[in-house]
Amino acid sequence: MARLSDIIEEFLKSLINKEQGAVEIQRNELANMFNCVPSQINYVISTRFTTDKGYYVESRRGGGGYISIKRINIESAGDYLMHIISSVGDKISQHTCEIFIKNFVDYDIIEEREAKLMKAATSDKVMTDVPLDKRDSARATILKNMLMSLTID
Amino acid sequence: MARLSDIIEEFLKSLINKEQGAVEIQRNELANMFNCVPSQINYVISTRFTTDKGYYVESRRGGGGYISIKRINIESAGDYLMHIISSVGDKISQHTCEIFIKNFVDYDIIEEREAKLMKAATSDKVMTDVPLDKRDSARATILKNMLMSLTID
DNA sequence: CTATTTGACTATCCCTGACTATTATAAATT
DNA sequence: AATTTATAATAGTCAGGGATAGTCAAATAG
Repeated sequence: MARLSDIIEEFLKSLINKEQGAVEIQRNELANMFNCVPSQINYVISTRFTTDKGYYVESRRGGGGYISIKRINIESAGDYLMHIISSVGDKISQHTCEIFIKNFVDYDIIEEREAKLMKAATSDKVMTDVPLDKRDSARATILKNMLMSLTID
Repeated sequence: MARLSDIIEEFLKSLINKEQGAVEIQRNELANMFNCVPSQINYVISTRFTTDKGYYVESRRGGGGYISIKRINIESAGDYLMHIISSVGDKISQHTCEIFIKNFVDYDIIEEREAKLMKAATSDKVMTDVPLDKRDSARATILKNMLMSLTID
């Protein structure tokens, strides 16, 4: 018996296909459709529509709130970028990260200014609120999310 | 999904563009136009046309009252960035952050792609390694550091 | 053990309306 | 004519309600 989360995952994926790569849903509505608690939708999204798997998720609360899921555009992504995203791993040091970013510029994946932004966002300087043992992990998350954002639209 | 406040915001912004940076409206008239209570106009203005976001608002009550909204005149992008950097507090929510970033695009301070990077780097999605009570603080740090990086040649 | 499911609690956003504050103008008073 | 008072026409404030989504940890399933 397929678990409910798998069913919801399939439903969303086929919806994304039908809608050319992007859907906007309402959490409660979807939960209602599948007779589950709303937070299960969060579970499905956080386990199956992650950055690593090629999805970009945004949401908003309050009246008219929504959750939007976008699939990255493989065409515009470029093999190198996709390769990087999948090869960055769960952790990355500041130094390694800077080397990556420099390479992106060399390969004309990003502009100089974009490189500045990326370095600024992944610098140890901004990690003061992150526990020491999680900084390389946080850095990898930020780096990958930034790269992923460039592959959309 | 179409939040009325967003629609009113867009309406005002396009009006401001058309009128070269300044508009004068009447609260009741505008409220009437959008079938909402007058105080919603205050809500829109106080959440979207603040000083920090580059707008200057004046008003007058009584007969012939009005609300005037002016876009701040920016001499240089650098000045504006410095202004923003110093006005972003120690904490910032994801949504407020997105509004800031949207404004940078409106003001031609940054490109669309740069906006994507900044949003990606300050999204709640990347804060999983940051303790909950420190996420807004971490976000503010990242945002300011990115902005700072743009002011340097 | 790991993955899933659940639900109680929290956070955020928008919209509303009752009440308040201010201003201009007309009317009344001096 | 000047001043004061009353009235109408605005705009501002704030707390509350409804509509969403997020988080986390306990319970359950596989």
